[in-house]
Amino acid sequence: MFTSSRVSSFNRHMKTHTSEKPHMCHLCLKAFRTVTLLRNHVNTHTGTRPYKCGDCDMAFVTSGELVRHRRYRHTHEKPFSCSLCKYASVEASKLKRHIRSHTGERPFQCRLCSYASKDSYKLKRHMRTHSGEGLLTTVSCAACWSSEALSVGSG
DNA sequence: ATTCGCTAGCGCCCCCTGCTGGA
DNA sequence: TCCAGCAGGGGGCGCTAGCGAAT
Repeated sequence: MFTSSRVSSFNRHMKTHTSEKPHMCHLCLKAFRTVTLLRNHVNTHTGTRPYKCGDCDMAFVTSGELVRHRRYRHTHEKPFSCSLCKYASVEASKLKRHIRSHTGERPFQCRLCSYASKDSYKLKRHMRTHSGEGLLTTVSCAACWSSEALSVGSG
């Protein structure tokens, strides 16, 4: 039937469906499922970065971060290719974001106006135009701003 | 049973560029 | 014409989670 390894993996997988997180960070009280996750997290507090790049002076908390860094900076390996154009990326998430430029998909909707973005940070940046944070402008979104709000937004 | 190594994924921030409207 | 504001596209890193393999 199942090998002991398979049973072990299954048992571990089942734990992912629970909220059990017995390993707590003593510095911020955040809890984690495994010791490894906790160790990595504590390293972010202490600044411990065991994975050092051999080609520059950068260092990272996890091996995955180092691999990704090396692809970006040194090997330029780009495993994720767009099937619609020549674009290729180090990360799957970047390809996903790129594909939205083909499909026109805009999942990040502004709750104050009709603007929608393909990228979460673009929406966050857009929101500054509503709050006036660091910006001074005529408000382009006449659909959702009253004249009173305009006077606030424009300083 | 536990740990290691790796991959996947989400999020954040920044830079560069092109467009647009007002001075 | 110049400049500032804004959005689009993309690069790079921080961090967490899941899983196969090794210990």
